[in-house]
Amino acid sequence: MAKTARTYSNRTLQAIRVLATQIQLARKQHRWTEAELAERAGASRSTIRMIEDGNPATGLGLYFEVATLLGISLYDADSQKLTDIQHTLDLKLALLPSRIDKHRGEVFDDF
Amino acid sequence: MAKTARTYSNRTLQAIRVLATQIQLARKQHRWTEAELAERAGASRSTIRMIEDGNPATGLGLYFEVATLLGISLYDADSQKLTDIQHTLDLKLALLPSRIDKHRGEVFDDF
DNA sequence: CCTTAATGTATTTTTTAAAAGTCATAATCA
DNA sequence: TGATTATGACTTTTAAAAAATACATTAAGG
Repeated sequence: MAKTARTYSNRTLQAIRVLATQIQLARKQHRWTEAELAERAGASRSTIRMIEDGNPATGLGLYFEVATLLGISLYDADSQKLTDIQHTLDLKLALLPSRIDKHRGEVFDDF
Repeated sequence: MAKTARTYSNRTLQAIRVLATQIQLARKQHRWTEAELAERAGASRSTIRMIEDGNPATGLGLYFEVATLLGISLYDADSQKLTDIQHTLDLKLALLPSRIDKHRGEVFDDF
């Protein structure tokens, strides 16, 4: 009996499918073949196919790289905005203790 | 001599880093340890570590699954909105030819 | 039509992700 | 300060991604 493969929540699968479809749509709008996109991305056509099929196990970097090549803006943000977002996240992170200690009091989910 | 590893654009690396940081921040806000998040995600701590380090080769599904567990909304959209987006994308896709033919005329990048 | 090539599907091989585990370090709290 | 344990860093193993390849199908254009 084969070990059951990893499962993903519907929410995750849905989000992946959106990204995959965005990519396929953008590729066709650019009038690039799968092989052409593969070459530009430095990947194989097999991989492009996995991506457009929405394979969850395919690397995040490959998805993002392909999306970027096609001009799809991740986070609906340009590079400058992303820098700002990163900065804000880093600041918030710096305000939190470097470790989580389970001993300490209750969870304070104020967000 | 080791074959040079895959490279990623700065734009891609930047976007990955943002997601990775969002995840680490959210984990700490939830007061979950790496091990705890790993267990909830059905993954190993090694993998959680790769994710929070922003490893580009780690699977998209793992990133999204962990993000979802932590309440991070992908695409700044709830499930209903994602369904709408998917529908719109499918419609646009249906309007395009099922194949790209390089013979045909110029690219018409009207987007 | 007829030809061409883009895509769907599948298989095999190679590379590498992910798991599993160990150990040192040091942050946190009693 | 002392005990606890979360985290950082590494190694080894194993499961699977990604590449490479082949072939059938069929959309698209001449």
